[in-house]
Amino acid sequence: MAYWLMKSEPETWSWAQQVKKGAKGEPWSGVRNYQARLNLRAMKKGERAFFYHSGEERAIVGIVEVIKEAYPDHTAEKGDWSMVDVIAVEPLQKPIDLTAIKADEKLAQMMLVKNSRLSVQPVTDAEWKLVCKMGGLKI
DNA sequence: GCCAACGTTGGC
DNA sequence: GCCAACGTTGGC
Repeated sequence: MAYWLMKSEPETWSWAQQVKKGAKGEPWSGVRNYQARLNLRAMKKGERAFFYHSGEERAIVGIVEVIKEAYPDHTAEKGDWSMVDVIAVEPLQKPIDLTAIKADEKLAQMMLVKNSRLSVQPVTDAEWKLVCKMGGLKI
């Protein structure tokens, strides 16, 4: 069971909008980067990802779950791109911002810090657990 | 608003 | 196939 992190500018697609979609979920479209595409295609139904707000906020705000595995991104005008569908699972009781992540030596190794431009990235089990704990969630 | 990091493009 | 130039992203 792998864990992931997906980034979005709140102005483009926010956690609040994701929550509003409820059980229907929403396609995670618009990824135009090969490494991110590789990660999208590796995602399995039922796997979970942190929802990260980039830009002004810079914080992990919630958890989403994959309900549909990679399929063609119809918003792509050309090229072979993929997207998955995700649903909001729950918010972090306390959002974990980038400053807090960088301040923790165990989290400072996260892809989020190492390669901040990658929009879909893997998260290790240890990182997942720690962020959940810091965010006030069980497991 | 600036700048660093990264990815892509295009000339050679 | 290499590398410079350019564009984009995202943190500060």
